[in-house]
Amino acid sequence: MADPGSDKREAILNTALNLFVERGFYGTPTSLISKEAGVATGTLFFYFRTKEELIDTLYLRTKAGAAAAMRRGLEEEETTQGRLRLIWHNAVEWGVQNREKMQFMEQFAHSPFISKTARDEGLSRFSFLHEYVLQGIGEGVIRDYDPPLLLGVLASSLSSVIARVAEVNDPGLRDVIIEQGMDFVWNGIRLEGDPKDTKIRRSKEKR
Amino acid sequence: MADPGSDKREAILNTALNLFVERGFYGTPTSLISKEAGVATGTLFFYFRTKEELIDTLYLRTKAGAAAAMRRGLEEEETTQGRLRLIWHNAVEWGVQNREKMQFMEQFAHSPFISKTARDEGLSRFSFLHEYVLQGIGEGVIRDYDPPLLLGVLASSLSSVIARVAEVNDPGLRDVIIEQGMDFVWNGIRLEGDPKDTKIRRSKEKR
DNA sequence: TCGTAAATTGACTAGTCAGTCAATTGTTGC
DNA sequence: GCAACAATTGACTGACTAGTCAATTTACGA
Repeated sequence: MADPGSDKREAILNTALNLFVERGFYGTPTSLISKEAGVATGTLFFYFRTKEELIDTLYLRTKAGAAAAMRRGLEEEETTQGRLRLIWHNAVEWGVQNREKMQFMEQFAHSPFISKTARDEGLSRFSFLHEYVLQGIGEGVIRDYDPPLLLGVLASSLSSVIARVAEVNDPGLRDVIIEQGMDFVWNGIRLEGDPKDTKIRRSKEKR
Repeated sequence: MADPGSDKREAILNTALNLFVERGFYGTPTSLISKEAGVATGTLFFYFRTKEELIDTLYLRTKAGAAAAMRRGLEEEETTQGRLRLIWHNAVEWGVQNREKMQFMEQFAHSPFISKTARDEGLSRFSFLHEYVLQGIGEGVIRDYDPPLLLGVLASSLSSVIARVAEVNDPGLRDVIIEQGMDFVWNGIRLEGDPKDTKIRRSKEKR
């Protein structure tokens, strides 16, 4: 049984991630993946029946990793508001730390004719977010917008913020941008309360 | 001289747009494009030296069209705020009406190894937006965020809103979602003023 | 130490695709 | 009605690629 084990399988997945981000799915021949991973062509097809299965596997594990990262420390938060803010914070952190994986997911999400099954399964990992958004609406913490719209703008703002952060070198400016991104979405979705609310809460956050 | 003229050239571009959105750049062979467009293989390469040149051309003209649509009626708006709101409104309208072109641009933007030149030239069409954002910040109408961040979240929110609108059939709900999208970004970027500001202004808009 | 099965190899195949080019047709000015 | 050039055709090629498979190596339990 060598599903999770095997150095070679791991090497193939990691190499594939790098190459896909650099050159795209179609610009990356399986021969190149195996070569760079230091294995023979046949080995790749021993672990993954097709190239598509390799891509899907990579997508699913990456999404799962991202979802797990977003939930970090969630139990400790008491309020819905606190949880939403923590999720956002975790997401930005993860995205900044895993730029490649982020790019890969984006590329995948915007490619037509890439396994709808994998797409759906990947999305399902984020259903917990859906719950919190509904809860937030129910509690009157965030505006009563169409929930899929809310989830969509949150996700797209996230990747936008991460992309901008990646362009910036100065670490101080990076932090500023992360703050501004949080501000933007929070002001965009929160129902009311005085405008300073954001700033006060933020400075109380640990880390 | 057949640069803008020629039915065949036009047919190739239109067919290519459809096929690219349906099947992706690499999933669409030039042979299929010419076949569907009702021309011979050679004709495609008579008008476009390479497949990449075809893609770039399509991208540039699509971006140009989008930019033009966003500027519609801009001269008539007096205030920066009014202009920003009109641009957003135009953008949503165009995106909803041109879902395919929207998808195409998105696909293009997220593909690696697609001509950086075209990408940059496409972006330059939207420099006017940059101006208005700077002006808005200068006038204290919108928050003093990092301008590239602002442009990024605006663009990504836009495509998010349009994607969601496209999923919805009920025209009433569509309008609601468009309103909510506008609300979201406006609350996200506007500096202050009472929260009702948005609603009041919106109902005064014509159309 | 041996036998069996899993893991690994890489030369090979069958198919695909971007781009070519010599030949044909259409167009325009004279 | 013809010369010159532009537009159009489609069979063809050279390069490349996903996936195969028979042969070889490795791992390991008895």
